[in-house]
Amino acid sequence: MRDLMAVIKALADENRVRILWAVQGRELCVCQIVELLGLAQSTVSKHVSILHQARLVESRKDGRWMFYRAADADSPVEAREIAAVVSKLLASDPEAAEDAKRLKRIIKIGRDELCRRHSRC
Amino acid sequence: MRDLMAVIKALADENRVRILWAVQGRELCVCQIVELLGLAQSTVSKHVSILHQARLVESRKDGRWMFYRAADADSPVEAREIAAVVSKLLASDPEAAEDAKRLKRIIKIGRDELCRRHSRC
DNA sequence: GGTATAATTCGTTATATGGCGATATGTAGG
DNA sequence: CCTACATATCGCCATATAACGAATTATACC
Repeated sequence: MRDLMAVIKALADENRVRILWAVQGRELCVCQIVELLGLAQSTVSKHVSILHQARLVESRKDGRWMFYRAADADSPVEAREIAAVVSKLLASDPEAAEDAKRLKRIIKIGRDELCRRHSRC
Repeated sequence: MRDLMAVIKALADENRVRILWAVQGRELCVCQIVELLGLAQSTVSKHVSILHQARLVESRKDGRWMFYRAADADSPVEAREIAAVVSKLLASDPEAAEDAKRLKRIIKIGRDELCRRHSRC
């Protein structure tokens, strides 16, 4: 029950659902998620941390960058099953489709250019 | 997205998850749920209202009593799919099993006796 | 080592949420 | 109609949460 509630609570925020959706089948660094959601970097970091604690996403460190991706098959049942349903439901959601489009553009920009932009602001 | 978030947020509280679990395959009046959770009547009423708004439970009025039960197959996809997964996960949860046991005893007591008890307190 | 940079952690603030008791609503029975 | 009673709504309080900017940590490059 404890684990289940952690998973549900982790997804009880629209921005975190959008992050989970964004990292399906790919990995993103924090600054790319910042660009997608338009939130402060510290806010995004907290969000991914919550998703990570609930075992909904996995992380990989590469130098200064931290990459996050959807947790794979050997994650706990609760996370795996609920993530699967939410992803399936988002697959037919117009807002999720909009995010997917925006994300494609963001990925095309490239991380280096993206991070330079954030510094300027 | 809006509907999906409503469903997830509705289940982002342990007491509401317990209610959803309790009304699987049966209908309960508010006073029975009060007995199960040990919360104030107004609190329980609010919880079932949130579940109802998210279309996770359906209600039926019978005189002074209000019965709640898990929403059936013609509820919205979001509610149906997420409720299905959560129920499946709870099926192997020890705390949920404990609730099921307690609930059996509560049902055996009968509604009239139960409500009389609440008045006394 | 020093500097730049990506991410995290911390401190603060505003809002949302869960809880309760009191009150209101609606219904059955005398 | 008046009372009893089951539920819903309201008003309040305490806590939880999301957001931000500032400070900290960790890494790469010079």
